[in-house]
Amino acid sequence: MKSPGGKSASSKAPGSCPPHGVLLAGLNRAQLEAVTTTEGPLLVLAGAGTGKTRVITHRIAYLMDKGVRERSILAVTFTNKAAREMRERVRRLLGKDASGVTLLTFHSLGARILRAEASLLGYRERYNIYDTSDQLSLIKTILRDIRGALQAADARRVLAAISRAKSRFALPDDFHASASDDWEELVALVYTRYQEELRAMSCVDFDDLILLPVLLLEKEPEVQARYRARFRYLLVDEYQDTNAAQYRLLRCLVGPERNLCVVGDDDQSIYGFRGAEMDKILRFERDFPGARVVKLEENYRSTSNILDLANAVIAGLPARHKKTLRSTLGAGKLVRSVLSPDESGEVNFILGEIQDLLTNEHVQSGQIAILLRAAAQARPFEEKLRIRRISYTVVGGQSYFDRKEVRDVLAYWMAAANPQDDFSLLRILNVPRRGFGQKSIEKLNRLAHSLRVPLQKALELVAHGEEGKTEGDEGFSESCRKAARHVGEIFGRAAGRLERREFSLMARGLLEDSSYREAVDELYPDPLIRQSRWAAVEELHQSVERWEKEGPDGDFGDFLGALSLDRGDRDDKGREAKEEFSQVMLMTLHSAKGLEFPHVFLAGVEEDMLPHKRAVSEGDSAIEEERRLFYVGITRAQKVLTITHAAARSLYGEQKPRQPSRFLLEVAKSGLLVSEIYSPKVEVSEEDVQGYLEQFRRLRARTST
DNA sequence: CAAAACTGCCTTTTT
DNA sequence: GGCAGTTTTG
Repeated sequence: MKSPGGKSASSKAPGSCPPHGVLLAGLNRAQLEAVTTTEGPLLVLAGAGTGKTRVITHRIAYLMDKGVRERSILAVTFTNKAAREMRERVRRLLGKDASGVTLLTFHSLGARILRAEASLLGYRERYNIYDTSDQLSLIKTILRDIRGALQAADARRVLAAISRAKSRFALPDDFHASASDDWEELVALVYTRYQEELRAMSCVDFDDLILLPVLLLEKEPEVQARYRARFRYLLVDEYQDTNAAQYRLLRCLVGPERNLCVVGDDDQSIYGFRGAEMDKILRFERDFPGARVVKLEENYRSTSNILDLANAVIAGLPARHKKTLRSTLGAGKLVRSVLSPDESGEVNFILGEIQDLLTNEHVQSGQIAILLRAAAQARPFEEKLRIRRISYTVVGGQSYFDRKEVRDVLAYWMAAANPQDDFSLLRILNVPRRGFGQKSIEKLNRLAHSLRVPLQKALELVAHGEEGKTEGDEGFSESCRKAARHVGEIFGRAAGRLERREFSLMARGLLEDSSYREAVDELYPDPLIRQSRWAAVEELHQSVERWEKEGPDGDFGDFLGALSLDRGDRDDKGREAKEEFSQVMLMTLHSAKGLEFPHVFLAGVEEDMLPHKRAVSEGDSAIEEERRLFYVGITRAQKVLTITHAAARSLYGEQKPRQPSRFLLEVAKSGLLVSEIYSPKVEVSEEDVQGYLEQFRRLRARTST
């Protein structure tokens, strides 16, 4: 396909570097092809460490250099981190900001479309975004309502089912129609109610951010045409992670020119649990006939010993685009696998190694990462890192946004930003205690329902004794009216401040007026704990202030939306940048995707952990995903990779024997890694030693056949 | 109405 | 071994 601009790369083979010399210099042949094939559908299969980000950023720069207008370019990533990094790299490449390029995550894109077109969907443009724990409590409430009782586990399962339905694009009615048993009936019922409540409160969840824009674009051809006319060049990063709804959004946006470039690696598809369908990447050529395919296989990241192991781990996967990573670096050190007697042995071993790297090898702490299957595994490492005074950062894990105080404060803010958000208001209605009882809250709810007004409105009516007569319910107590007046005043003042765009004043004022701070202080008598609790809230305040200083054109809802869509945003930006180089990184395999470190420790590589127990119970395709996860972990390492596992580990408070991961045993035969045993210099009982040796013998026996 | 005891459930992974 | 949700008690 020839590019319309005409002047572009006479696609001569490698080494040729005509007009766009600076931009194209240093790209290998495959990368060059990926960058300069600007017209028509293009699939770039980018193995780990093959310069994927480089291709995307150069491609954006190349398009601009060719004269494509910035606003015609849309680049979509999965994480904000990736989006930020790309923007920065494009900036460095061009020597100027490409601020006209739309470069964001799928969810932010959806949020933006939704905001712009909300009225067409019957939503208000002011909507709150519910995160997983908001969703969960809403579902619990609904379950409680329809069943009387509930189990916590049920709510999670229901939420998972609803979310899966949404990402598969099954609407409540579809879901209901196809429900084939009691469980699905229940889910359908909850799903319907859930969606109704969200809409009534002008709230959306993460899935809606994709789903609703698609509904809109498919229903309104002229809106679709508008977007298609605007975005003429589309780029999608991590294409293997696209779910059905996101795919459909893409299809809405791709115009007749089909200038769609997707970049991904089926071997790194690790988000199936979230509805990602990696067959999309396998099927691309069928979806977009005539698509060009470029494979990037030259790896600039890892030594060949590491890559050989990585290749061996995924070689046996049934459905994949075949790729073999070739290292451009030397052989390097052999990968080690180290068995420790127990969990604390494993931690001690890794920290001992790290200490050695830091003091004897003069490695920077930021060059080292400990990768884990689950966020919970980080804890023992954290404790001992602290004891040894090694600075570290834990990436991922949503603990911050799960703190009670953070949730409370956000609920206050969400209720202020969107007066229809009854659910957020309900959360803090009696926090701190101000005289509402269970009963009066229920009455308020009933009143709001029967009058079909938001809870905030009902509260106002009760405050002034204007609620009128309702059947059955006797009136509201004086203490309840008083409390209602109080809450009414608080939010009334907040609304005024929002009106005047006094955002941070509103944010702080709301907590002052409500005496929330005093309540928190009272709850934590220990000053140290109190301080750390409040520090989390302070962080929130600071992000409001930071946002306000940037002179935003949006309203407070935009701030809250950005916060839900980008949880890393709350971090002090300076701190983040500085510390990344001076801290040992502790993170899950999922959050490590896309990153690289000279020294990597892959910990807890045991059956039931990697592959995870749940994946094992779910069957083959889940286990394949775990295998890819292992692959992702291995390919993070640049120079030295150490895989560790323990012979026993305490789980649920009990010491349990552990087996090495099947993936580890599989490659142990290959000679691609050396197996070692760590003998901690601590007292162990004879029994422990026996058990330990037994484990070792078994490992040996199984690996040597 | 709130604190204290008590139960049962866990534990993937993230926008 | 820890949390969250529930029941019991003061």
